[in-house]
Amino acid sequence: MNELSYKMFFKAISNKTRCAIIKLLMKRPGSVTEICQKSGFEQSRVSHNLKCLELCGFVNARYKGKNRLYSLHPEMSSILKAIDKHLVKYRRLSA
Amino acid sequence: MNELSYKMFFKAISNKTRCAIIKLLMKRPGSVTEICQKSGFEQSRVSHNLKCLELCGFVNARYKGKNRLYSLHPEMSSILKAIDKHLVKYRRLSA
DNA sequence: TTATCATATGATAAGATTATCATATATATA
DNA sequence: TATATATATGATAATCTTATCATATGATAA
Repeated sequence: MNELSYKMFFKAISNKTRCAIIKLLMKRPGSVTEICQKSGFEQSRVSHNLKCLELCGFVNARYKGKNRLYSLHPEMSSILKAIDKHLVKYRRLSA
Repeated sequence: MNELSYKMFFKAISNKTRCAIIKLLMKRPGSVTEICQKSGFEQSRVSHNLKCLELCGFVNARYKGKNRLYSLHPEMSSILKAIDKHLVKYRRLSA
């Protein structure tokens, strides 16, 4: 196991902005503009954070007209759901 | 899904010290002293970080003689392995 | 090809996280 | 109970991350 990229992976989603983006993309793919509107975050913040998610293998992107459409990698959903299940079971924190 | 604890979960393993501790505990349970020896990290660093991992539901602990024995929660291994598989497949970063 | 909309990027100040040190608390045994 | 060993905790300086601003680049349509 490559410890460093392991760490990168978790850094990628250990942040409010990127958590919110991932949550949105779990519903459906979206452009930067759409993500900005739905999240309320400003554009450069979203772009910077999408780049991080892309580099870490969470999402990929393709052009669709003027927009760049970002999608979650297919198995990410199931990984995130497994983690969620675990959290519900073992979490000790109220927040 | 609780976004906040989701974030906490990932913060927990997005750090070199805690990654290393988890890696050790994936092999077998261990006391603070053992983790210190194997990792080379000093004691208070290990204790502080184990506490974080405990709060976030990665590990639990029980007393065994003078020592406190830390173990990884059982399904963590399988979650971590699924993530590892994903990383190998999609990672774009060399580090 | 230029005007417009969409997205990306570099620099940086503000904020968050970390390791360390000093010390406190817990457990076991003599 | 006193001592030794093991672990936990609080404070803080150093380090790392983040959001933001200003601006650059990319894509499309007129």
